[in-house]
Amino acid sequence: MGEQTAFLYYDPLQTAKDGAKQAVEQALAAAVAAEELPDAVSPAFIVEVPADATHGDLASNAALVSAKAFGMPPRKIAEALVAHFPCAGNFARVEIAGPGFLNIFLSEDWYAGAVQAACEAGEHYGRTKTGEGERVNVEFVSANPTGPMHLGNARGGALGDTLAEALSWAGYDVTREFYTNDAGNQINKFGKSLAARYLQQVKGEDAVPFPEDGYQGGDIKVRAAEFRAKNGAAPAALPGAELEQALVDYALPLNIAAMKADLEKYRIRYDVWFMESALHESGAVQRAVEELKQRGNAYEKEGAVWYKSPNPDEEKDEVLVRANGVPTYFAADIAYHADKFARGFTRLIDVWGADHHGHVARMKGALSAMGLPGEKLDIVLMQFVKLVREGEAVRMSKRTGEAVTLSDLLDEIPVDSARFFFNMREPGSQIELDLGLAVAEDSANPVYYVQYAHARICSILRTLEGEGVRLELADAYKQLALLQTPEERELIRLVAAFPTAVTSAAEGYDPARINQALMALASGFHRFYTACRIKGEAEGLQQARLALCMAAKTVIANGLAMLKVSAPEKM
RNA sequence: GUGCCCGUGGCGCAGCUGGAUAGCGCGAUAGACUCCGACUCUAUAGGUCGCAGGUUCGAAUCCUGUCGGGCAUACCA
Repeated sequence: MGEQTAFLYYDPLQTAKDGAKQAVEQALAAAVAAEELPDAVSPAFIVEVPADATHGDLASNAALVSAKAFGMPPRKIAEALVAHFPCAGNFARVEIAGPGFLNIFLSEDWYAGAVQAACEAGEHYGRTKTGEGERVNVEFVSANPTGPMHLGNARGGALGDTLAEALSWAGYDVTREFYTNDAGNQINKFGKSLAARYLQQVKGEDAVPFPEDGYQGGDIKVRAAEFRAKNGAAPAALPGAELEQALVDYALPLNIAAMKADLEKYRIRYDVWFMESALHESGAVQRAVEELKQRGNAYEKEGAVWYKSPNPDEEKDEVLVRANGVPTYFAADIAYHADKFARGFTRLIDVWGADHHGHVARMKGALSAMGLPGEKLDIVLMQFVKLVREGEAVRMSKRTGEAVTLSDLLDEIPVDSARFFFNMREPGSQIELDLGLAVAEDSANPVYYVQYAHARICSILRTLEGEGVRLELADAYKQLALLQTPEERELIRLVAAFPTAVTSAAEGYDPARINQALMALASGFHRFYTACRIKGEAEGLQQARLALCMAAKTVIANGLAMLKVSAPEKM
């Protein structure tokens, strides 16, 4: 379709805002030229969508902010601006309101264009070229492979995956990455824990002490038992280190495979599974430490190598290599992020739990100390999840009595609900996940509310088609000016705002804005549906309204696709 | 102690770079299907935006202080 390319990447709201800004600037220049306004520098003004639709589609504070610079009352300035405002194309008219706001009303052409754009771009509506040319690496979850994934990983997964999706829609070249901590201290601990459980199973519970800082989880016992079933009691005779290694070699691939399977069920697929061990084996960690030493940002003390930040605000130094010669997580992480830059990414995004916030400035600083662009690393900090059932906090899994895991959660609530709920709030706010609500099949459950709107639209299209009424887009586009009721106008505005919501979610690292846009759109659709009939209306209006339905359906389907939540045609 | 995040009607939350009578959902109350899916919609009640100063034509939004909650402050990751 030739038309489609014209509307691909079209963002109606952003286009109108940019145009309005230019128009105000033109009006300003024209008014100065006509000597109606003084030739003074006016401060930056904004164009925004007013909260109240009676205040126009867009509003500008240009007259208000330049009152002082011009030495004139705001309303006087506004009058001059309105007189010179170029009302053409997307702009129907401008009014002065309140203390001196310019209220801009968009034209019927703009409204029609928004509906047409959604219908024409179809499954691509919402895509923009905002991030063109940038290669972004989004690293998220990166759970320790020493055990099952927990609730925080569940939120991080939904958040990171949707953020990656939003960035991709906004035109960024996105790579999803999982950093597997298959080396270092916690793997040693993993080996010791496995060995202790194995020996306990071979020699008896009391014969072998369990390490104080070992992993207590039942999954460790399970792996140890599997190993015993496979290899018998013979390995118990091995020297400690060898036994631990054998157990790690056995259990780690299984744990990683289990994580992949869980994530797959959660609809997450990574482009890259990066192994920490590769950094140690290739000598990258050591090279990073050497680099920091050479640049004077690392020194030796008491047998350990310490990082010293070039930034005087950071007073505390950090260990890079322990006195026992083993590098810390910090050292490996520096090497890891350096590796990402070396792979050609122009921006790095890490999704971390809020408990890591102390690490943020250090990490960025350390990259800069390596001569790398630390400011190109952005960390999205995510607050904790509180699980609630019938008003009571849930801490433990019913089945295992241990911390609730991702797979426990997915046993209890649908993936659709989990992915939607975890993206309902911005990453920085703590969320409460109500298990009862997440499975509820009514409007209290936002997932259902949005999905229902989609199913309802599909139903209308189906029903009318059954009666011989089909949406003929080419004809419908000619009738779009008939959409004049407040409900129709409001719904079109919501459709038009979708691409901006996507870019804003991407650039603000806040996928919740997609959910909010969807909930608003669903609500707008239901109001439209209550106020406006389609069946039985005159053909022109019927076609126009069907096109609007199609536009709304497109937005819901695309938004849910970004969240990887299903958009049912019937429910 | 220090650092970061948060504090908006009974509950859960929006409020994007400060803007025009502070919004939404749940819950409560009262309504709306002989009519395209009532898994919906409409109306009403409910808030001195933690508190106190300050900046501004204008502050939930910015600054300072203060109170309350969370998190962090390891040769853990």
